[in-house]
Amino acid sequence: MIKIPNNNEHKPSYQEKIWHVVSMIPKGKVATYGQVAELAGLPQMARAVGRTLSKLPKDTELPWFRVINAKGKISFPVDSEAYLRQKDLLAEEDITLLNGKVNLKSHQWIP
DNA sequence: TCCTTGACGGAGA
DNA sequence: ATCTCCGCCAAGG
Repeated sequence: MIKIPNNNEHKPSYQEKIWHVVSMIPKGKVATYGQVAELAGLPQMARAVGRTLSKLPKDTELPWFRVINAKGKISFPVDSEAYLRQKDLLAEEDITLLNGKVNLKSHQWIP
């Protein structure tokens, strides 16, 4: 039988792995891009996580806002709408910013 | 195919 | 704590 030069997926599977990991981050906790990449089995690909999240539909159910950078900061310009949106969504889970940073010590998700 | 761009991270200075 | 520089690598021009 003729083999279709591709799988039925039109998108790279790594995105699905990332979606899965992000969906597991519990409410009230956060994970870093690098952490998500590692848990997804994609070490050294933190940027792929950011790329994937940037393509999510506006009405996604994925808790993308629980993903922040390794410094505990939100990876958007502080004067952007996106920054405020993420900050508010986190605040709803009692994750507040101190000096622009989340206290990873107490809020980082440890699987 | 080559070059640039990132919702990144870590090591130095 | 802040700033640079460099490694990583998929996507899009």
